[in-house]
Amino acid sequence: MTTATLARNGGQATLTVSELAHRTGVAPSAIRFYEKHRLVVSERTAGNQRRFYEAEECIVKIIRVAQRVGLSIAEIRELMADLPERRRITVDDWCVLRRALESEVRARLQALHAALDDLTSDQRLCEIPPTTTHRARH
Amino acid sequence: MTTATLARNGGQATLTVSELAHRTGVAPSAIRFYEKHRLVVSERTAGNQRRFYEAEECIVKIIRVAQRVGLSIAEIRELMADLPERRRITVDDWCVLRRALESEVRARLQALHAALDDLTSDQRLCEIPPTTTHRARH
DNA sequence: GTAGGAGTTAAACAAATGTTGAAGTCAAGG
DNA sequence: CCTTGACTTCAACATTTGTTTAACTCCTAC
Repeated sequence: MTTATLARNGGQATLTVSELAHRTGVAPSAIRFYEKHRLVVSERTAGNQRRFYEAEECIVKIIRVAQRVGLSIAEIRELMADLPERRRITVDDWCVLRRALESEVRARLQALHAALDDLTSDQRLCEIPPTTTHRARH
Repeated sequence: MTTATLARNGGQATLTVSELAHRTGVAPSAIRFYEKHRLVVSERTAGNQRRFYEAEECIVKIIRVAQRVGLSIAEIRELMADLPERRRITVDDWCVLRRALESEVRARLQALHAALDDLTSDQRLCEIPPTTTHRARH
């Protein structure tokens, strides 16, 4: 019934902000920014330092992909709203996110192609008016 | 040898900023912004008012599509740098732009899919570690 | 115990893409 | 002539997505 999680450190939050930054190629300031906006989650040490779960590496990478798709921070937060607790995330959860992103890409791509079609099919815009000739007059 | 242009007003610039705004669904302030950044071009009346060529309607629509593709103002300016004078624009020119945009979309889409593939194939990230089980334990 | 390196917060700054507002100009109608 | 509506410019403001900086804390090593 249970689904295995992806923990590698006994499920403890062990990554520092700079470790996570290095793994993801994202600046620490950006990671703190994402945390402030509740895209990223961390525990705190006794000395008030952040410690991230391993899963956060994938979270951050997904954030960057989602941004390239065109999602805002708020939309990415929505996208991830249904994730379970960090220690309980499984491969299935990543796959769900991936499918959601792919579906978003497809939708945007379709809208984009429709817009491009409009551009070149709109009579008043880009078609040759009836009386003029295109590539005429050898 | 020559290619017919798309002029409808004797090739004169006749559109006011609010007419162009209405035709394109873009705010006048945005159109002035685009002009300041040399994406959009206009003539001036004796009284210093802008007058746009018909072609500008398509230009503005292309700008909006290009933004959705993810191009910045500077990149869009580059994209349009090779256009001829406004009065000499032909259907061919729109088609060239369209193909350039489509090609850009394809490139970005491919990079995006590669990134998504990375996400779910990266061993350290999203694969189940060898010792744990996925959806096991009936 | 003290010096260094890494972390912390809050606030200021930055770049991109516009929007809004104030103050002025112009042309048309009454 | 005078009002009205659409235009002009310029500057200030707004939003998003971060980065930079200053002042402070914490842990480790000497």
